[in-house]
Amino acid sequence: MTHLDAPPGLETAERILHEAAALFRTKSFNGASMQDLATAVGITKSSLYHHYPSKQALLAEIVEVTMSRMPPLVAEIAALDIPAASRLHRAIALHTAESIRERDYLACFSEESRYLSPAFIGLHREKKDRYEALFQQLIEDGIDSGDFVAQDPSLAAMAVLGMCDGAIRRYRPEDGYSPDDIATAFANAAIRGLGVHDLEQIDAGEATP
Amino acid sequence: MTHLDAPPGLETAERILHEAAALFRTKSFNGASMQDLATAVGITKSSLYHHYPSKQALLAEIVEVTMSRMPPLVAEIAALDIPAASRLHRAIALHTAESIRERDYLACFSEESRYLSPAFIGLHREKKDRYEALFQQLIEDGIDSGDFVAQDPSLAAMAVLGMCDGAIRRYRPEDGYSPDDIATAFANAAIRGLGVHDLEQIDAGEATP
DNA sequence: GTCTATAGGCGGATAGAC
DNA sequence: GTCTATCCGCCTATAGAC
Repeated sequence: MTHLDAPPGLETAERILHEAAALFRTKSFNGASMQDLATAVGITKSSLYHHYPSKQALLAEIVEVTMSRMPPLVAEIAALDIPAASRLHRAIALHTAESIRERDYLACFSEESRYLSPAFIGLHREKKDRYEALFQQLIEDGIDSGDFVAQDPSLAAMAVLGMCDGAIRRYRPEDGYSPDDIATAFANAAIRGLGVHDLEQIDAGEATP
Repeated sequence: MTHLDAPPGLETAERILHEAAALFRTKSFNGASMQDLATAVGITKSSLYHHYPSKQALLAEIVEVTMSRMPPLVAEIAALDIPAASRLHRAIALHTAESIRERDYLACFSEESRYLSPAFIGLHREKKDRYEALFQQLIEDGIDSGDFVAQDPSLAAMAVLGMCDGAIRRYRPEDGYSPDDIATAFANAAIRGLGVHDLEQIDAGEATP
């Protein structure tokens, strides 16, 4: 990219990554071809390989970027000195809002990462499990503290995380809900679902960090 | 009279359909090849075409079978003369349990149906929307009757149905939960999430029909 | 850093023998 | 109803010119 051009946006490598994430979400990893990607970016198929060595590498990079971004955000919330129910509310709202706003990347993280090559998939599974364990731990904390009713934390986490994944697939901008609208509704539903009667006692902070 | 469960030694066409559903769930429609399917069934790729004219036709048939099966079951529950909260509890438990037990077919219905050819996808979307509207209607009924707290029924349905979809992807038999375990936990969580404090007042019937 | 050209393989699907 | 053999197109990826 030449210095004389006014910054028309992102560098080519990043534009490629963005378009790849979008295509992988909409057509799935196996349904999106390198030709599709080249067309979306506006270069030839061959030129893609100057920036990334393979289609697999693109997916790995998208997943890696997301994996580096989300856990610290949720871990920070989990470490707050407020009740478990409030921490979980914030964590779910953040995760949901981000899932919608950055749905191209989060879709690759949550749905397309299963197509990572065998060399990478084991490590990714571990990281993803650790990320999701943050939510389960908050649920366990809330049960222990009496914020939530006694229940199986593993099934509760499964319900909550599945609900959040659904936001990516079901979100349609034209429906008129903002990411924060959905994030708040989902966090409220989850906290109530865990057994909190009165949402007034929840310190929800800001849905958007 | 289609059998969703694998019958011991039945007709080739049905074994093909069953294996196709399994492959489409595990490798996704675009990731599973006709060669994969032929190998799984134990015949050659060519022989598949004696039973089904195309890969698309296989997906369409799987989706159609499921679409013919589920809505009547949920509609029957929706028509019961019990409170909306009880009807929704039963509907969610049924849908979740069935999603897990027949996850190959339900995964094709909920996740892979997006790869239906343009000729079929419009009609399918309509049917799927009608099916999901059954759940949203139950939520609206419950809000109107005062069973549930006031809230956006569209977002609530989105949360509930996303949670149920998640059961398919997240279920692992080796974790030791039965489909009914998960179905009951999810139905309880959903009903509480909608604002019912006391699950004792729910007439949950049997999770398995 | 982008292009043209092409390799090499696998995809879905078909023809026709038995 | 299953087989062998084959078509053809698209796939990922590479070579090498500019």
